[in-house]
Amino acid sequence: MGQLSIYKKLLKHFGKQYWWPAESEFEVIVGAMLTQQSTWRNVEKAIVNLKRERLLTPKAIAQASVPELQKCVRPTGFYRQKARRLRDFARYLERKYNGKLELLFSKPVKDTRDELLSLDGIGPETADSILLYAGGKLIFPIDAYTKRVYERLGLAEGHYSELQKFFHYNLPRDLVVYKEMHALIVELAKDYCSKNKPLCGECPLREQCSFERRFINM
DNA sequence: TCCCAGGCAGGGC
DNA sequence: GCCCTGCATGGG
Repeated sequence: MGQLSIYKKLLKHFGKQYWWPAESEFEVIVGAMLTQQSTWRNVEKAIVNLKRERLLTPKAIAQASVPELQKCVRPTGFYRQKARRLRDFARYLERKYNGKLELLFSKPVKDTRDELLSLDGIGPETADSILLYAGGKLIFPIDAYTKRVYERLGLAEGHYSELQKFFHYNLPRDLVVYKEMHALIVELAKDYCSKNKPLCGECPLREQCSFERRFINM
Protein backbone atom coordinates (compact mmCIF):
# COMPACT_ATOMS: atom_id res chain seq x y z
CA MET A 1 0.00 0.00 0.00
CA GLY A 2 1.47 3.29 -1.10
CA GLN A 3 1.92 6.39 0.99
CA LEU A 4 -0.30 8.42 -1.28
CA SER A 5 -3.25 6.03 -0.96
CA ILE A 6 -2.82 6.01 2.82
CA TYR A 7 -2.85 9.79 2.73
CA LYS A 8 -6.03 9.81 0.68
CA LYS A 9 -7.76 7.34 2.98
CA LEU A 10 -6.88 9.32 6.08
CA LEU A 11 -7.87 12.59 4.45
CA LYS A 12 -11.23 11.15 3.46
CA HIS A 13 -11.83 9.75 6.93
CA PHE A 14 -10.66 12.65 9.10
CA GLY A 15 -10.76 15.64 6.73
CA LYS A 16 -8.13 18.38 6.53
CA GLN A 17 -6.47 19.19 9.84
CA TYR A 18 -4.92 22.58 9.00
CA TRP A 19 -1.93 22.11 11.28
CA TRP A 20 -0.16 23.78 13.01
CA PRO A 21 -2.83 25.61 15.05
CA ALA A 22 -1.07 28.88 15.95
CA GLU A 23 -1.20 32.59 15.25
CA SER A 24 2.49 33.03 14.55
CA GLU A 25 5.63 31.09 13.69
CA PHE A 26 6.98 31.80 17.15
CA GLU A 27 3.82 30.36 18.68
CA VAL A 28 4.39 27.20 16.63
CA ILE A 29 7.81 26.82 18.22
CA VAL A 30 6.54 27.46 21.72
CA GLY A 31 3.81 24.87 21.18
CA ALA A 32 6.30 22.37 19.79
CA MET A 33 8.47 22.67 22.88
CA LEU A 34 5.52 22.51 25.26
CA THR A 35 3.83 19.51 23.68
CA GLN A 36 6.75 17.23 24.43
CA GLN A 37 5.37 14.32 26.44
CA SER A 38 2.16 16.25 26.97
CA THR A 39 -1.30 16.46 25.42
CA TRP A 40 -2.33 19.30 23.15
CA ARG A 41 -5.23 20.01 25.50
CA ASN A 42 -2.75 20.98 28.20
CA VAL A 43 -0.56 22.90 25.77
CA GLU A 44 -3.58 25.01 24.86
CA LYS A 45 -4.01 25.96 28.51
CA ALA A 46 -0.40 27.07 28.65
CA ILE A 47 -0.71 29.05 25.42
CA VAL A 48 -3.78 30.81 26.79
CA ASN A 49 -1.82 31.67 29.95
CA LEU A 50 1.10 33.00 27.94
CA LYS A 51 -1.17 35.11 25.74
CA ARG A 52 -2.96 36.52 28.75
CA GLU A 53 0.39 37.57 30.19
CA ARG A 54 1.52 38.93 26.79
CA LEU A 55 4.35 36.41 26.78
CA LEU A 56 4.22 35.11 23.23
CA THR A 57 7.01 37.04 21.54
CA PRO A 58 10.74 36.31 21.70
CA LYS A 59 11.43 39.61 23.41
CA ALA A 60 8.72 39.18 26.05
CA ILE A 61 9.80 35.66 26.96
CA ALA A 62 13.46 36.66 26.93
CA GLN A 63 12.72 39.36 29.50
CA ALA A 64 10.22 37.39 31.61
CA SER A 65 11.11 35.89 34.95
CA VAL A 66 11.39 32.12 35.15
CA PRO A 67 8.76 31.82 37.93
CA GLU A 68 6.30 33.77 35.77
CA LEU A 69 6.94 31.46 32.84
CA GLN A 70 6.69 28.42 35.09
CA LYS A 71 3.26 29.50 36.25
CA CYS A 72 2.06 29.78 32.64
CA VAL A 73 3.42 26.46 31.36
CA ARG A 74 2.69 24.37 34.46
CA PRO A 75 -0.26 22.46 32.91
CA THR A 76 2.07 20.83 30.35
CA GLY A 77 4.23 19.13 32.97
CA PHE A 78 8.02 19.32 33.26
CA TYR A 79 7.34 23.00 33.81
CA ARG A 80 10.70 23.91 35.33
CA GLN A 81 12.62 22.54 32.36
CA LYS A 82 10.18 23.94 29.84
CA ALA A 83 10.12 27.44 31.34
CA ARG A 84 13.90 27.61 31.36
CA ARG A 85 14.23 26.20 27.87
CA LEU A 86 11.67 28.61 26.46
CA ARG A 87 13.49 31.54 27.96
CA ASP A 88 16.88 30.31 26.81
CA PHE A 89 15.55 29.85 23.28
CA ALA A 90 13.95 33.31 23.24
CA ARG A 91 17.18 34.89 24.48
CA TYR A 92 19.14 33.03 21.83
CA LEU A 93 16.79 34.32 19.12
CA GLU A 94 17.04 37.86 20.41
CA ARG A 95 20.82 37.79 20.69
CA LYS A 96 21.64 36.06 17.41
CA TYR A 97 18.80 37.15 15.10
CA ASN A 98 17.30 40.18 16.81
CA GLY A 99 14.22 38.00 17.36
CA LYS A 100 13.64 37.52 13.63
CA LEU A 101 12.76 33.90 12.87
CA GLU A 102 13.02 34.43 9.11
CA LEU A 103 16.76 34.83 9.56
CA LEU A 104 16.97 31.48 11.33
CA PHE A 105 15.15 29.85 8.42
CA SER A 106 17.01 31.70 5.65
CA LYS A 107 19.91 29.27 5.42
CA PRO A 108 20.26 25.72 4.06
CA VAL A 109 17.77 23.46 5.84
CA LYS A 110 20.47 21.20 7.20
CA ASP A 111 22.21 24.16 8.82
CA THR A 112 19.00 25.38 10.44
CA ARG A 113 18.28 21.86 11.64
CA ASP A 114 21.74 21.42 13.17
CA GLU A 115 21.42 24.78 14.85
CA LEU A 116 18.03 23.87 16.35
CA LEU A 117 19.38 20.52 17.53
CA SER A 118 22.22 22.26 19.33
CA LEU A 119 19.75 24.12 21.56
CA ASP A 120 18.61 22.82 24.93
CA GLY A 121 15.20 21.15 24.74
CA ILE A 122 15.11 20.75 20.97
CA GLY A 123 15.60 17.19 19.73
CA PRO A 124 14.85 15.60 16.35
CA GLU A 125 11.07 15.62 16.51
CA THR A 126 10.79 19.15 17.84
CA ALA A 127 13.36 20.45 15.36
CA ASP A 128 11.57 18.84 12.43
CA SER A 129 8.14 20.05 13.57
CA ILE A 130 9.58 23.55 13.76
CA LEU A 131 11.15 23.24 10.32
CA LEU A 132 7.93 21.99 8.73
CA TYR A 133 5.27 24.04 10.47
CA ALA A 134 7.14 27.25 11.32
CA GLY A 135 9.78 27.26 8.59
CA GLY A 136 7.76 25.74 5.76
CA LYS A 137 10.52 23.23 4.95
CA LEU A 138 9.94 19.81 3.38
CA ILE A 139 10.96 17.88 6.48
CA PHE A 140 8.75 15.13 7.92
CA PRO A 141 8.64 14.83 11.73
CA ILE A 142 8.59 11.35 13.24
CA ASP A 143 6.81 11.07 16.56
CA ALA A 144 5.91 8.11 18.74
CA TYR A 145 2.53 7.85 17.01
CA THR A 146 4.05 7.69 13.56
CA LYS A 147 6.49 5.03 14.64
CA ARG A 148 3.76 2.93 16.25
CA VAL A 149 1.30 3.26 13.37
CA TYR A 150 3.84 2.35 10.70
CA GLU A 151 5.26 -0.54 12.65
CA ARG A 152 1.78 -1.97 13.22
CA LEU A 153 0.99 -1.55 9.56
CA GLY A 154 4.20 -3.40 8.78
CA LEU A 155 5.22 -0.56 6.48
CA ALA A 156 8.37 0.71 8.11
CA GLU A 157 10.51 0.23 11.15
CA GLY A 158 13.76 1.50 12.54
CA HIS A 159 15.07 4.53 14.26
CA TYR A 160 14.25 8.15 13.68
CA SER A 161 16.34 8.86 10.61
CA GLU A 162 15.36 5.58 8.92
CA LEU A 163 11.64 6.20 9.37
CA GLN A 164 12.10 9.76 8.24
CA LYS A 165 13.86 8.61 5.08
CA PHE A 166 10.92 6.32 4.34
CA PHE A 167 8.59 9.30 4.37
CA HIS A 168 10.96 11.53 2.44
CA TYR A 169 11.37 8.90 -0.27
CA ASN A 170 7.72 7.88 -0.53
CA LEU A 171 5.70 11.05 -0.01
CA PRO A 172 5.03 13.62 -2.74
CA ARG A 173 7.32 16.61 -2.22
CA ASP A 174 4.46 18.90 -1.30
CA LEU A 175 4.27 21.10 1.77
CA VAL A 176 0.53 20.67 2.25
CA VAL A 177 0.85 16.88 1.98
CA TYR A 178 3.65 16.84 4.56
CA LYS A 179 1.75 19.06 6.99
CA GLU A 180 -1.51 17.19 6.62
CA MET A 181 0.02 13.71 6.62
CA HIS A 182 1.75 14.19 9.95
CA ALA A 183 -1.41 15.65 11.49
CA LEU A 184 -3.57 12.86 10.07
CA ILE A 185 -1.29 10.17 11.47
CA VAL A 186 -1.56 11.76 14.91
CA GLU A 187 -5.36 11.77 14.64
CA LEU A 188 -5.35 8.16 13.51
CA ALA A 189 -3.12 7.09 16.37
CA LYS A 190 -5.05 8.97 19.03
CA ASP A 191 -8.32 7.36 17.98
CA TYR A 192 -7.36 3.89 16.77
CA CYS A 193 -3.78 3.06 17.57
CA SER A 194 -3.32 3.73 21.26
CA LYS A 195 -0.57 2.03 23.18
CA ASN A 196 -1.53 -1.49 24.29
CA LYS A 197 -5.00 -1.17 22.79
CA PRO A 198 -5.48 -3.44 19.80
CA LEU A 199 -9.20 -2.77 19.36
CA CYS A 200 -9.36 -0.63 16.28
CA GLY A 201 -12.30 -1.91 14.28
CA GLU A 202 -13.30 1.47 12.86
CA CYS A 203 -9.75 2.34 11.85
CA PRO A 204 -9.68 3.54 8.24
CA LEU A 205 -6.51 1.49 7.71
CA ARG A 206 -7.77 -1.68 9.44
CA GLU A 207 -7.40 -3.74 6.25
CA GLN A 208 -3.66 -3.15 6.34
CA CYS A 209 -3.10 -3.44 10.08
CA SER A 210 -1.19 -6.58 11.02
CA PHE A 211 -1.43 -5.69 14.71
CA GLU A 212 -5.21 -5.91 14.57
CA ARG A 213 -5.13 -9.28 12.83
CA ARG A 214 -3.14 -10.72 15.70
CA PHE A 215 -5.83 -9.78 18.22
CA ILE A 216 -9.09 -9.75 16.32
CA ASN A 217 -10.78 -12.40 14.25
CA MET A 218 -11.13 -10.97 10.80
C1' DT B 1 -4.30 2.96 41.40
C1' DC B 2 -1.92 2.85 37.31
C1' DC B 3 -0.91 4.23 32.72
C1' DC B 4 -0.25 7.41 29.19
C1' DA B 5 0.67 11.94 26.77
C1' DG B 6 2.70 14.82 19.48
C1' DG B 7 10.48 14.15 24.01
C1' DC B 8 14.85 15.50 25.58
C1' DA B 9 19.24 15.20 28.00
C1' DG B 10 22.57 12.93 30.62
C1' DG B 11 24.57 9.03 32.48
C1' DG B 12 26.38 4.09 32.57
C1' DC B 13 28.07 0.46 30.01
C1' DG C 1 26.42 2.70 19.89
C1' DC C 2 22.26 1.04 23.24
C1' DC C 3 19.50 1.36 27.45
C1' DC C 4 17.89 3.62 31.50
C1' DT C 5 16.35 7.43 34.26
C1' DG C 6 14.62 12.10 35.69
C1' DC C 7 11.67 15.54 34.44
C1' DA C 8 5.77 16.57 36.35
C1' DT C 9 0.98 17.88 35.40
C1' DG C 10 -3.62 16.27 33.88
C1' DG C 11 -6.94 12.91 32.17
C1' DG C 12 -8.90 8.23 31.42
